[in-house]
Amino acid sequence: MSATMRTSSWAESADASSARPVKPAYVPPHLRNRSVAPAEPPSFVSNANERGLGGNWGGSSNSRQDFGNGGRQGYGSGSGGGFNNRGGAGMGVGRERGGRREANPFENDVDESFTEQENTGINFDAYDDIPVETSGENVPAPVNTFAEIDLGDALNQNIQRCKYVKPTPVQRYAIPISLAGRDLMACAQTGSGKTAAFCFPIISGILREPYAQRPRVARTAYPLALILSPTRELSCQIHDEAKKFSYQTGVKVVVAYGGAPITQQLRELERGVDILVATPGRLVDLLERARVSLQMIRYLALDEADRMLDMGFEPQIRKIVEQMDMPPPGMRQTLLFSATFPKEIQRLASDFLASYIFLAVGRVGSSTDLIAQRVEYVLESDKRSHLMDLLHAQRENDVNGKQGLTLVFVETKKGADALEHCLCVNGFPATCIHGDRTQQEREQALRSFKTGNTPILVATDVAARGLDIPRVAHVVNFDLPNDIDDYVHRIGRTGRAGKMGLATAFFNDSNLSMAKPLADLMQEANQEVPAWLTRYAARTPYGGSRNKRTGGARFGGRDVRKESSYNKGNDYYGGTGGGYGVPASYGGGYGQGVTSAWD
DNA sequence: AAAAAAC
Repeated sequence: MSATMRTSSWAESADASSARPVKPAYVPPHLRNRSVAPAEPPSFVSNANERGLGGNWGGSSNSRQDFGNGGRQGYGSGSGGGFNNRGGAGMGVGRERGGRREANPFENDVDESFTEQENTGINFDAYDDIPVETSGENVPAPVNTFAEIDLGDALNQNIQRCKYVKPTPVQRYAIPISLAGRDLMACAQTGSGKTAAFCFPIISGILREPYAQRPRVARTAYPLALILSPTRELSCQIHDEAKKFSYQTGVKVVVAYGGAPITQQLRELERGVDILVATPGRLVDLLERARVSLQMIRYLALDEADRMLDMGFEPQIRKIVEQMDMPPPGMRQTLLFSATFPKEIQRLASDFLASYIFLAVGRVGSSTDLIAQRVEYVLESDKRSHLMDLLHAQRENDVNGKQGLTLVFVETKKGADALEHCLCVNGFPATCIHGDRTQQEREQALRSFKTGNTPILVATDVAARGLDIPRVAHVVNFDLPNDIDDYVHRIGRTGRAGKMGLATAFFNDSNLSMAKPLADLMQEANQEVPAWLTRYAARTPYGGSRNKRTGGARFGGRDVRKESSYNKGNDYYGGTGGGYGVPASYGGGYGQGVTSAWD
């Protein structure tokens, strides 16, 4: 049962075959150019380009109809455990149109059985204690099981293949909201099951309305859903997950991001795309080349929106959403995910969303004891040897030769290279990831880390957010970030999905501005705060460099639309208050607007 | 100040 909590863990399908771009599987000559047999999954959602050659669907109206029914069988039968429904997605021949085999996205899933033992003793009910807050008009009720959601057989089977048994909090709320067609502004983090929370309704929605007529414009792809994310690796990860959710549904997922040759991505797009996952820069490029049109978009999801704004993507995002051919709010469904809610994000929400529901979900493990946080005073010159001591001690602790993964964060790209080199020279199997490495190197490094080939990964903040790497046992903040939000994101790479994690930070006099926020955060997470850190914290003026961009906002889990009626005494944005934990008012009988404690 | 992201 522990496995059930590992909501996003299979994202680790990390070995050679998950390298992007995915090569089409080999098709034997006698099967090439074969017309689509009725038993094949009809590409009812296929791109216009391809449909062009599809006039010969022959009995296609039949087969589509059949599929439509098949696809819907599960919808009506929701009450009785959708998991048991067999066959509904009966096109399980594992092929895409044209006889191209649909790669089994599950085949590389790591056998996690050995982790069962590690997990014993963890309080999985932690999931039930996570604070959740919703506001808005007519908020649909949350669900407690997948079975009570009308997702359809095909999707239910994939949920089963993913070994999900119970929806996570963000899924319990976000899925019914999205299925009801509502716009959503959600505060939740990867690792909370967020990706599934927006993918399930999108896939389900596409399956329910299979007859979208898309224009025929040569070489232009018309996706029905667009998912934007800040980093290339995150886009890849979302793509991998979405592939699993949409396996054998006929829904096509394509990923587009920079740093990789565009030609393969163009080819994938020409084969048809329903869900496009992209980083903003590459998408703008594709739009300007008119290789993608957004005019058929029915679903728009923005992941890690605050991160995208931090990275200066606002102009691109606004261009994509407001200045191209995307349908306006109300004509599409928009899901906005962000860890924090500074004013910029709130503006984005009011511009992109229509009559939205606000959802804030506490993070698994942030204020629980899933992540043990330690701070050590380490002089700059001692950091390397100290790190190697830690790694050495850790190696002693490893059981079954299973090396726990260690993620080491540094401040600069140069520093990452240097530290990686130093570790390797000293016999520690390390690799590194940062923005000066080629995309190929980045993906290779990530793979090698995930598979345990090099169980030490030195990283800049490119890896700080969103990446879901299972089995990260230890996060080391070799260089502390200057922003407590970044710290929270970094340590969030461990202690994921109900597992214990360890986070160690090296602190010295160059981190003075972090003393207070760090001490506060640790205290609120019931961590032991070293006396010396408390002294530093007392000495350092509060705030420091914190959160210029947010105007001093800590996690602003507040629906700003309520601002006028709700404005007294709670300075989530004032910064004089209680720092980073659960707002003092939380649990104190205080109701609306108060949400969870993380970020 | 550094990091990320299109060519």
